Amino acid sequence: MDRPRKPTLDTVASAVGVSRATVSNAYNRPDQLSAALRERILETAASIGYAGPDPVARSLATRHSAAVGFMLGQQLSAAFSDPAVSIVLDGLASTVDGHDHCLVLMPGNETGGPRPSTVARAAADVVVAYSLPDNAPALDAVRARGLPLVVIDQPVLPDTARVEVDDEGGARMAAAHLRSLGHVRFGVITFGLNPDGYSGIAPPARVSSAVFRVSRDRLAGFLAVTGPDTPVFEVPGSRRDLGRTAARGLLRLSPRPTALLCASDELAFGALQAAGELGLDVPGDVSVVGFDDVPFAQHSNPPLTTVRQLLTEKGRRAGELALRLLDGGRPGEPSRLPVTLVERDSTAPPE
Amino acid sequence: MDRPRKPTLDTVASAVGVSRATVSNAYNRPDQLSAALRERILETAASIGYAGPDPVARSLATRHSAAVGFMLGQQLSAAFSDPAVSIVLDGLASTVDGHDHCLVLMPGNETGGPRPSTVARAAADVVVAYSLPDNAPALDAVRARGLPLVVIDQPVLPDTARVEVDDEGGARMAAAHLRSLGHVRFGVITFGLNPDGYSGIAPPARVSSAVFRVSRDRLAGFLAVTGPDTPVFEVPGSRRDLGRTAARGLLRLSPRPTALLCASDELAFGALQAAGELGLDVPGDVSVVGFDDVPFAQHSNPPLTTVRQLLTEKGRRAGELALRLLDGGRPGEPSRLPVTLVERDSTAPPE
DNA sequence: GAGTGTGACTGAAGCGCTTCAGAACGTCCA
DNA sequence: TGGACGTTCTGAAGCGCTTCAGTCACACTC
Repeated sequence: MDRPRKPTLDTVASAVGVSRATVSNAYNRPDQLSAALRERILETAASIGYAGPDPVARSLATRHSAAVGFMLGQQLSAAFSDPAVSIVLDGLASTVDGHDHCLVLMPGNETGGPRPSTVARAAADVVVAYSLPDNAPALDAVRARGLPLVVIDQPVLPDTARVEVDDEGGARMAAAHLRSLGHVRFGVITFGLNPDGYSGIAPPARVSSAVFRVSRDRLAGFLAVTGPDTPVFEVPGSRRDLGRTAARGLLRLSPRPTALLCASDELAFGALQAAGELGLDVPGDVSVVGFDDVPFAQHSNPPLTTVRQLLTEKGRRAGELALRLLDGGRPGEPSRLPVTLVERDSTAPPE
Repeated sequence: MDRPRKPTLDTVASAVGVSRATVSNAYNRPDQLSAALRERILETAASIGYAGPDPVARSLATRHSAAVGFMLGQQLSAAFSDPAVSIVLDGLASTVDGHDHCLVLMPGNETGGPRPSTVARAAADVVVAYSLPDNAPALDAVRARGLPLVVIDQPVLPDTARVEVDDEGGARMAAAHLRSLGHVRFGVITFGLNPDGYSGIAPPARVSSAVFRVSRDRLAGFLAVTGPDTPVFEVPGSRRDLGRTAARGLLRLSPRPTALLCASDELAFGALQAAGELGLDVPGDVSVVGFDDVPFAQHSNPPLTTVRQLLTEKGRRAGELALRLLDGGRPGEPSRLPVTLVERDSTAPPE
C-alpha cells in the first residue's frame, strides 16, 4: 500500500527555489516566466518524478474538468454491439478528443439510463444523452447538477441543445416505398417501446404509450402508411437474434405479410435470416426494409433496402454542441439531419 | 454566461444551521448523525437545489476519483466497429459500473495510443490499456503519474497487472488444422504490424520488427506451421474491407494459396467476400480461418472456422484486476485465458 | 455522586492546484 | 534624474469537500 507520497507543485517549487505560482505558470502560462527558469523547472520536475499538475486539483481550481459525459439508455454491451450506437459514439468521441476533452461513459441499466447516483458522481462539464426513455431520472439528475445537456433523438427539453433526425419521415418513406411496390399486408418489427423487456405483438395501448422517442416516431411513420391495424412485433433491443425472433412471429401469421418494416438494420438482418430459415425468398416471397443504413447493409444477403441516416455526423454534431455549451454558448436551434431511402435488393413487388 | 453560483455544502450547512461536516456526513456517513437531522438536511438541500457533493472536490479530498481509464491503440471509431474490441470494452464497462466506477475513454490516434497529454489530464485511479503498440508513450505517461496499470494483450511490464491470451498457440492450432487437412500453399492476412498505415505484402524485416504484440504472436503462430516463406499481406486495421483487399492480393498470386489464415474474423469475412467475388468457392477452392470467434462467425457464409477467445471474459478480468489494484492489491500473476479451435464450414481439404 | 460510556455534532486542517493583485527590479525615454 | 513601463516572480485567497480529534450533554453504573 502506502506508496511514497507523490510530488506536488510545492515539492517542485521548493526543489527549484521558486514559488508554487511560478511552477504552475511553467505548465500553464509559459509566457509568464523566463524561458530559462521554465526549462529549469521542467527539468527538476522530471528528475523528481512530477508528472504535471494533478487533473483533479486543477479541475477543482478551474471549475471545469475537460470531460464530456455520455449517458446511454442501454447497457454498454448493447451500445457496442449496435452499430447505430457505436458509430454515433465514435463521431462524438473524435470530436471531443480533438478538443482535448475526455469522454466519460455512463452506461444505463435495465430501467433505461444511468442511475442518478452515477450521474451525480461523474466528473463532467457537460453531458450528452442518447436514446434514453423520455423522463429518464438521469436527465433530471443532470439538470439538478446544473450541467449543460445535449440530447440526441430525444424530445424537446427546455434549455437543452439537441440533434435530431426525422425518424417519422424516414419510416414513412420506407413504408411508402413498399406500398408503391404494391404491398398491402405488412408486418412491423420494432425495438423496445418501454424499458420493461416485453417481447411479442404489441397491443395498441403499448404503442401509444411508448417512452422511447425513436421507436415511437419510426412506428408512427410506418403505421401512418400501413394503417393502424398492422401487426407490430416488439422486441427488447436492436439485435439480430431479436429481429429473427420477431420475424418468425410475424411470418407465421396468416395471411402472411408480404413486407416487413424493421425499426433498425440489425433487426432487419435478423428478419433476413428468419426468412431464409423458413424457406422464404427475399424479396420474392417477402420484402424487408431496415433503418439506419449501417455499413453492413450493403453486404447483407440480399443487400438491404433501408433508410439512411448520418450516424457519424450525428455524433459529431452532438460533440460540437457540447463544446459550444461549454464555451457558454446558448443551445440554439436543434440540429436536424436528413434521412434518405436507399433502395437495394431486399424489396420488390409482391408475387 | 455567469450562472448563479451553485450551492455548496456550506450553503446547505448554514441554511440548516449545522456545521459543514455534518452535512457531509449526511451524505456519506448516515450513521454519524440522527435520522431526523439527516432528513432535515436532505430536504433543505433539495429545496435549495443542491445536488450532492461535487465529484471533483470530493475526489480531491479523498484522493480517488472512482474512475477507471481505458486507453486504446486506435481511434474510437476503429474500436467500436471492431467487435473484438467492443466486446472486451463491454465486459470491462459492466464490471466497473457494477462497482460504481465510471469509465474514462482515452482514444488513440494514428501513432498508436493516446497522447501523453491526454493521459496526464484524465482523472482516473487506474488505467487499462488495450492493444497499444509496445513502448507506447501513453504507457510511460501512466507510470509517470504513478497510476496502477492493467494491460490486455501487451508484453510484460514491471509491476503491472495483465490479462493475456495464447495468441500464438491459437494461431498455431488454426494453421495445424489446415495443414492436417492437407494444405501446403498458404497465405496470411494480418492487421497492422506497425502503426504506420502500411498496406501490402510484408517483407520479413517488417514481420520481425512488429510492435503490436497480438499481430506478432498470431503471425508467429501461423508461420511456425506454414513456414517462414508464407506470403503475409498486411493491412492497417481489422476491418472487412481491408480483409477483402488483402485476400484479393493473395488470391492473385500464382500458384494460388489454397488456404488463407486471417489474424481476425473481420479480416476473414472480407476474405470470404473476396473469394466470392473472384468466383472461388469456400471451402472448395480456398479455405479460410479467422481468429476471435465473434458472434457473426456462426452466421457468415459459409460459417467461419476460427479460433475462439473469450472476449467478454477478457474485459471482465481486466475490470476485476483494475478494481483489485484500486484496493491496493498487488498485480499478481497474469490472468491467462484459453483459446480453442472452432471448426465450421470455411475449411476443407484442398481439391 | 464520581466515574464511564455513548451518541451527536463541530472546528480546523488539509487535498493540490489556479489566479490575481501586487512587489521587485530593470530599462528607457524625456 | 526621475517617472513610466515591462517583465518576472510571489503571497495569499480561494475551489468544495473529507476527516479526525475533540467537545458536549446526557444517560448509566456501582
